[in-house]
Parts: sequence; C-alpha cells; structure tokens
Amino acid sequence: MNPDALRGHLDALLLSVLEHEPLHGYAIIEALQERSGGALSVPTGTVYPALRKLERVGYLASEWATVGGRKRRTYRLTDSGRRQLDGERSAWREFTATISGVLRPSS
Amino acid sequence: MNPDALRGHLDALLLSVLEHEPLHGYAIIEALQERSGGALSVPTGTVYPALRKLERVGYLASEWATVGGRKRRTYRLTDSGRRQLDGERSAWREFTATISGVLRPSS
DNA sequence: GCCTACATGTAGACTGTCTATATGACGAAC
DNA sequence: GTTCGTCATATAGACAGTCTACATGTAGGC
Repeated sequence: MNPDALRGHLDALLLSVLEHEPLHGYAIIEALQERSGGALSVPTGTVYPALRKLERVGYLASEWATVGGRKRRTYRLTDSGRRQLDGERSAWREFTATISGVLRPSS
Repeated sequence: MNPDALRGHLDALLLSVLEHEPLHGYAIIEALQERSGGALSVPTGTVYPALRKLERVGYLASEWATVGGRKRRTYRLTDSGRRQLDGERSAWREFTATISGVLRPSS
C-alpha cells in the first residue's frame, strides 16, 4: 500500500487499537499488522513519535513497566481520546464517502 | 475535511473527473466540488502543478484553446491514464478496506 | 473605473511520515 | 562466550505532496 495514503489517518488507527486494551508501542505495531491482515507495517520511527504526540495532546496516557527485564511504555486511551476516536471514525466515514463518490465510475 | 487526508488520492480524483470528458483546470476544480457536494475545494496551487505532473508521466495530454478570449489548457485522459485510473480505483478499494477493518469498532 | 468570475501559473512554506541510526536486554544456538 | 534474532524504545534528519501566497491577464456587470 502506498505509504502516503496513510497520512492523516494514523492517529485514528492508533487510538482504535487501544480502544479495548492498553498496549505498548511494539505491541501496537504488531496489532496493526495483525488487524490489517499484514497490509499495514508502520515503522517504529513513525509510531513512537506519533504515540508521544497523542499523549502530549491528552488522548493517551502512559506508564512504564518492566516485563522480563525489558522496559515498556504502556499506553491507554483517556476519556478525551475516546471522544477523539469517535470523531476520527465519523471523519473517516465522511472522507471515504466523499472520495468514493468522486471516484465511482459514473456510467 | 482535514486536507491532509487527501494526500495520495488527488491523482485518482483528477483522473476520475477526466474519465468521460476532457476538461481544463478550472473546470476540473469545479467538477470536483460539484461531484463531492461541496466537500472538496482543492486550491488552484494544488491542481495546476498536479495536472502538469500527470501529463509529464503520460497519464494526461493537453492542448491549448481560446474560449471567449480566455486561454484554456484542456486535459484529456490517455490510454495509459485510463489504465492508471483502474489501478487507482482498486488501490482505493484496498486502502479503504484495510483502514476500515482496523478502525471498525470490534464490539 | 472597479469588482467579481474566469483562467493559469510558480516559489516557498508546511508537516506528517519514513529512513537510518542508536541503544540495550533477553534467549537460543554454536 | 559470543553471535544472532527478537523485543523494545527513541531521535535526527530526509522526503514529498499539498497548501499559501502571490503574480498575471481577460471578460462582463454595474
């Protein structure tokens, strides 16, 4: 998949995988791959800064944990993040409806 | 609509509005607005360079015309552009299926 | 004469994602 | 005992597509 297409939708994806359970960055990347049937492989250099930004604006909260000697920063959705996810979902529906409407062969 | 979301899909939109009839740049912008019910207003500074790029890579061909004293550069889809449009359409379907699959609230 | 719509174009800014690199712990293989 | 693959996080800087702002000019209405 053209990586450019992702632009503007990554936040929604990240919030979405955190909807039901807190996860750390590495696990989020795996979850995205799994949930997309392998189509999405977002590099670490994209995900980690994005998560930090989402925390900075209050959609996520994080805490450190050590599991098997390895340090993890586990993120969870805040209430604000939950509302944002709702917003992202409707924005996505609008977006696809708009583009699909123009793209649809009209013959 | 978040303008960032458009990124990576503009080419498809441009090719799509030219599918059934040649149009000049200004008319393409109007067609995009009309076909999207007003949701898409792509600025001229985005469209004109994009059209020139699509011509450069062979998906469009253009010729100048003068209508009512005004000069227009009218673009039409080439065969290569038609194939590309097909490709863009299936890429779009794949893309939406992938993102929707991840975004969909899983109960 | 002035304003709006029509019509095209370019330079440079902006910004979200990617590439490349760095660090380090763990477990298995050899 | 060291090397390799996986786990895990992080940052700096490159990249590229879109947008902003500006420039130019015609036509028609008031």
